[in-house]
Amino acid sequence: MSVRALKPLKETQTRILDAAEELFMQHGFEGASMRMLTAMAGVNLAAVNYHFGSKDALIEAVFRRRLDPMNAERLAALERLEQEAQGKALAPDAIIRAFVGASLRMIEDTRGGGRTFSRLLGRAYTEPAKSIRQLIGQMYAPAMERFKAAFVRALPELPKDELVWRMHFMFGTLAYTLAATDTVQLIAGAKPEDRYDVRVLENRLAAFMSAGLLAPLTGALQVRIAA
Amino acid sequence: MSVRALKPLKETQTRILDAAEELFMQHGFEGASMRMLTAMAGVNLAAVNYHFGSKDALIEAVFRRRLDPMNAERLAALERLEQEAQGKALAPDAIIRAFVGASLRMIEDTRGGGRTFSRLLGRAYTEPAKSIRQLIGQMYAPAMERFKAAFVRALPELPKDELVWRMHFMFGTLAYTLAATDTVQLIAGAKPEDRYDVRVLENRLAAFMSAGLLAPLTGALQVRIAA
DNA sequence: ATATCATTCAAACGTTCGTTTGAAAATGAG
DNA sequence: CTCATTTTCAAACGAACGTTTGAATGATAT
Repeated sequence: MSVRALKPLKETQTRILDAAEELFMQHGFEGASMRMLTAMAGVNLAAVNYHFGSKDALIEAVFRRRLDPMNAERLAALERLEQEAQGKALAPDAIIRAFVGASLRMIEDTRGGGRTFSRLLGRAYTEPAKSIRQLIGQMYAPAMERFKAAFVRALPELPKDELVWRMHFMFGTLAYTLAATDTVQLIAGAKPEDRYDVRVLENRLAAFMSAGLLAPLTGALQVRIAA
Repeated sequence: MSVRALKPLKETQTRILDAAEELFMQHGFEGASMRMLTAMAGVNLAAVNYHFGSKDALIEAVFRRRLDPMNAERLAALERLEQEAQGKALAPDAIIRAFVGASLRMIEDTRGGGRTFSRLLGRAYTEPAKSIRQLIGQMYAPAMERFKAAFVRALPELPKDELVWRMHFMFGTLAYTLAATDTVQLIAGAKPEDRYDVRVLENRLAAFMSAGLLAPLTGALQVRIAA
């Protein structure tokens, strides 16, 4: 037992996943080579193909390791809310927090690599490679449907297609916030110290998203065909 | 003259830029090779290095061709608004529309490749390669500062750091909307026919962003250090 | 100790990458 | 027409890519 604790036995796969996470985030999936990756992990070049089969399979494993638990946590939070509400409608703000909370808690994990992964995840939504977008889409699909249903119940007066768009916008806001590493400085003026206080960030995000989700339906939104 | 019109003289560079735009969008900057690119453009493999110098220089040229005019259009729209207002404060909604309008008008240009470029642009914000993010940042910086100043004047009661964050969120919403090709279907239910009606899209976007920008400042947002 | 299985390793595989080269073709000016 | 300049072209460059191979090493159980 103690012998095992000293010598990393099946840790090789973990070391590879950690290095992959880091390098995929820094250089992208194509930009990070197997040689960089295995060097950082301190394993042989052939180890990735031995343990995962291929580079593509490794990419999938990197996402699956974090994304599956994250979406499970999301769904659990939503179900907890619904049980507490005893059949009554949920507040949109609470649903939003259930969704973004899981992402933000991952940002907080700077030691375990969660922060690295969340940045990688934010980028993956706009990945050029269709296979990766499909992969992400599949992993998100179940949670997405449940949250959509929750929003429909919370906002019965909001047209369905409008809701879909607003969810899309909310998702974009979150994805971009996750991906942003130094991009906030595009606008300049953000104090770096509060970027990692996730409690404040969750409040900011929830305030913005809630307001956007509940935005008044102006007449202009109905005008599909006009002069 | 007519001889020139028939035979593409300096059109070679344009053909390369068009092909690059398309392939960078489809496969990413690393994923699109010079051989793919020159084949699509119908030019010799060496043409890119002859006309642009290198692949990196080509990437810069692809962005500069569209982004510089787009940001100029943005600034012109903002200045027109300010002159019309005669010193009075602008409506936040109007500022937002001045900003997103330029992007959305580009989406409409399906023939000239503007739509392709806007998708590419949406992705570039989250590019792993630091050089590309820097490039985009530089090109946006002047417009960003002007719009920030306009928002400050329109919303003097909103704390500056809160404004920066909300601009960040708005930018994310827009970027993600531009990048989204098939991602809307992640949520499923969006009618494909109104995805390209930019007038409706601008209304949707402006409604969401305005509401988010003007979201009430709850007390929770001030709590930086709490139990 | 020996046989069995899982893992690691150095080396090489063939392919594709961005770039360079020097000659051929096209263009414009005197 | 002639000459100088610009542009195109086929071919090759060295480097880096993901993957495969077969032998060496490690651990486990009989």
